[in-house]
Amino acid sequence: MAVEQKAPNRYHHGDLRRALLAAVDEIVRELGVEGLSLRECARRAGVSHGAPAHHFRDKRGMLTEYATDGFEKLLGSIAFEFDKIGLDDTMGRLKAVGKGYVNFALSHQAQFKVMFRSELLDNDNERLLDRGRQVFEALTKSLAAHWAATNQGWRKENLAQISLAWSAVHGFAVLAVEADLLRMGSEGLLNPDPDAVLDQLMLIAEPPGQ
Amino acid sequence: MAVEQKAPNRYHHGDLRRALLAAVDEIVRELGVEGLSLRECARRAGVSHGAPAHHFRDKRGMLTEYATDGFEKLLGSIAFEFDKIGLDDTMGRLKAVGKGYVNFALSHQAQFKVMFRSELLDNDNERLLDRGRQVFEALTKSLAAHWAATNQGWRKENLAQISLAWSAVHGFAVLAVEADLLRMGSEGLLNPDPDAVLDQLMLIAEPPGQ
DNA sequence: AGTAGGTCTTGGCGATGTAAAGAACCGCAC
DNA sequence: GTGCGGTTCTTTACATCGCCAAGACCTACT
Repeated sequence: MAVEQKAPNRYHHGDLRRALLAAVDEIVRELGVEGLSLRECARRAGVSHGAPAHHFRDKRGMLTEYATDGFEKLLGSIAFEFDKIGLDDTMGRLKAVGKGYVNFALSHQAQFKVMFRSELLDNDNERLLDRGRQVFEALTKSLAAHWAATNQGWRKENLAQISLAWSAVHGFAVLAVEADLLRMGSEGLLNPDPDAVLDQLMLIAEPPGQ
Repeated sequence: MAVEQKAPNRYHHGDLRRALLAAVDEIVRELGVEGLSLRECARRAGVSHGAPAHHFRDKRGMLTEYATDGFEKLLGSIAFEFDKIGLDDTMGRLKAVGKGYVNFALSHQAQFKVMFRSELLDNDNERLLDRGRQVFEALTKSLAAHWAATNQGWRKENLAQISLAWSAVHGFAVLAVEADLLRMGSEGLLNPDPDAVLDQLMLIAEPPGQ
């Protein structure tokens, strides 16, 4: 999605909304969220600095759209992994959630970071909330399906296991994306293969005492 | 640490550095990092807007100090948990790291968020790097001690396990601090007891097939 | 006492987000 | 087609911000 400039002679842009979101992505990749400004977005779209206000109320509104778009891509990434796995392979599907999540984070690092900067977003936005919920449900439903398939029933640890799985997948993605953060802790020690880490994580979904 | 105003008649503040860091904390709690400005810090310390530059080179420098201070408190929190556990209880010490980490995140949410916003910080700062390293080492050393004590030796999964533990603890803290984020996924479902989640996490440190 | 150096003030610069008012354009009713 | 309402975009203005440079003030040391 490239930033489409407005033709200089024309008054209307044509697809300013798209162009602005493309500009957001471009800038956030180049400079991070701190480097993002409404005016620069407008500039890249070849439009005056007041124009964006008609499509997104303000900066927060614009970032909220950008984040929501990210969640939809994230859902797509999980769906992509699902498609490779048979419905009966509940363990495989469980791992697919983690894979889709981590893959998205790694391939859209800048956007991923924005998605979880709740101070920057309108957290009451319906679409944003909905997409977030869907991601969470992909995880919980896959876990539940696996437990059902392995006849484990519902045990009291399950709630904590859901939290742990959610924490680990998100935490891994965050750490992978924050390269400087890894630098701090590890200096090369911690340069893990996502697959191996996910395999370890899967163990918590197994019945105890195996 | 309260923000100490400069006495209006005096020319020197006396302890401006401390006062500014206190102001940072105050503002970040109230408004988040986005709401932070050098000028507002100066105002709260009763000092002109140019004054902070002499103590921290610029905004990034100020935030770096604030973050470093946070890492030191985090180390303190882990040490506090360690003190309650005997040296021979390697499992207890392992859990203590997670507890100290999560406790700090929960009791200093605003500061915790800043600490991991690497785009805002001077990531080459020696003290910052050092304190970060120390936190990571608290985890890895405790894991290594536990493995040594349980005669497991070094297995090839250990690296992935370290990553997983680090991811899970950090991820859990992040999710706990980002309340709005939890709202998205859970709406009450995911309001976990840190202790229960840590217990689940501890299982990965055990030898396989138990 | 005098001076060097650190602390703080002041004023100014360019940039930002938001608001309000006006210009250009589109589509629809007539 | 013509006129008109609503939308998209421009323009101007304002308060605030980070940073810089010049100067005033104070402390400490010789």
